[in-house]
Amino acid sequence: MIRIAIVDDKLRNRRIVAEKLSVSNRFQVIFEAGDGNEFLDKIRTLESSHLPDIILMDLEMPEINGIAAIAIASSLYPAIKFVVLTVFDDDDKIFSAIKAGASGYLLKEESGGVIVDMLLNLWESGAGPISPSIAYKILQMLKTRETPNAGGSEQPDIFQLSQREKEILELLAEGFEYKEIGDRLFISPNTVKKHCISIYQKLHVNNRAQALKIAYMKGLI
Amino acid sequence: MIRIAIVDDKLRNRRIVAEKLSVSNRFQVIFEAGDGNEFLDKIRTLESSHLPDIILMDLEMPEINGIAAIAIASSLYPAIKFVVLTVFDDDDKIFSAIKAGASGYLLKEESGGVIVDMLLNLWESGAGPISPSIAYKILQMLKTRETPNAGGSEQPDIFQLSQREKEILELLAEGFEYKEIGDRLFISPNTVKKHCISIYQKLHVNNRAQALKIAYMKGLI
DNA sequence: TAGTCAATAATCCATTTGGATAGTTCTTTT
DNA sequence: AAAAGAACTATCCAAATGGATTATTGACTA
Repeated sequence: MIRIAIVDDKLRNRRIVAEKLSVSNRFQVIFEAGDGNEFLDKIRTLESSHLPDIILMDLEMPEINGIAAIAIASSLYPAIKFVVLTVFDDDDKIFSAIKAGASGYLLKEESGGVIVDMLLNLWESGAGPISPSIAYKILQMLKTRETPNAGGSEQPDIFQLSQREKEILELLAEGFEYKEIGDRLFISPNTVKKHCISIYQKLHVNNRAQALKIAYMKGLI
Repeated sequence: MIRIAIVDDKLRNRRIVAEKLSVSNRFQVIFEAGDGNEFLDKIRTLESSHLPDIILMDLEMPEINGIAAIAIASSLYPAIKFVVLTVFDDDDKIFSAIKAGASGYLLKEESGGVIVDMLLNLWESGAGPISPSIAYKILQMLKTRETPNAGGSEQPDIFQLSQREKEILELLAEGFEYKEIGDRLFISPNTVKKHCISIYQKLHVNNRAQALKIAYMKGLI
């Protein structure tokens, strides 16, 4: 089963979306939310093993709009796929949503069959679903942009961090605390703490934020 | 009738494409070519009233490849729509083709029905046809490009952080603690803490590391 | 003029963190 | 076999953090 969450301020819209999904029995709507705040609150209370796989997100909502919600949640939950499902197709929103971390952008006018097919495809092959007219707009945007700059070469490992330490540094960057990291790695939080202190020593810093700064700046994560 | 030209170095491929188009009776293949040179020669001999409406262009061809042919012909005949029809989906080719002036990019694996639908749609609404997997790659490309805020236009502040909060977020990212930040800004560490908590609420996180993660990922700092 | 909001400040309290120190176990290297 | 290094665990303690709450000021707005 593919776990879905639906975020839309209109109950009626959520019903319609759920109805369209019911064309297939592969989907299970595990929760719904009426705006970005409610969504972020609800997802924060979920254990990581109960997180949804795909979020269907409307953009026009009170309080926090869908783009901000995607920006926040896609950082916190990188494994979740965010798919915009809206009636709007203005360039700004498309671009903002993609930059915010959306994997796909579907128009509500799409039929249930198309939506189901595209979501299944997203789940199985990782290809983000995009409505044709949206694809065309994206193409137009790309056409007007300049060619990309070739990336520079990185040389990690100058800090002599052990494998375990790198692992823990990544989890620190995720925002986990000692206990949570210990749970994930099946070790004591005391051990996690020991590793952290070793990391700080090797990076020549004395707190987490400084270590994360170096980690981000030097591309360790 | 929509006038079509097919450019592909394999006769067999041209036959297959023509076959797929015959699903609809709206299309008329007015000429074919086996490489870019031949195509450019043939189209040059046509009177402007007999020009094709849409060119279906393979990319891998001898002499002059499809991208070069599109680049030249799209300049000479701006009214003609150029659609890439190929088996390749590498990022470089997609990007080059779009820059060269292609209106669409279809994979040969698409069914005749899909191709016909998309070409009709191109003709009627101007929306360029793009295979879903290509659309996804384009989206990925767009995602990794820099935001087009060359000089004046700042992107909207989706997190609604106040000026002071942004200032403090930057200092947090430097690795400073409440007291140090307070000293720098000439305010009480209590106030700094209050700002931090407000920041966490707006970002929907509950500790510093998570806030920094979003800040780094979303380019707030 | 009343209301809202940003910024300031403080207090209480529980939790988390950083630092130091002291071990054990296991593997790899010498 | 001894040495070195990693990963692991633990305890003590002081400092820093986060959360909730309350309150004052000044600026902008309805």
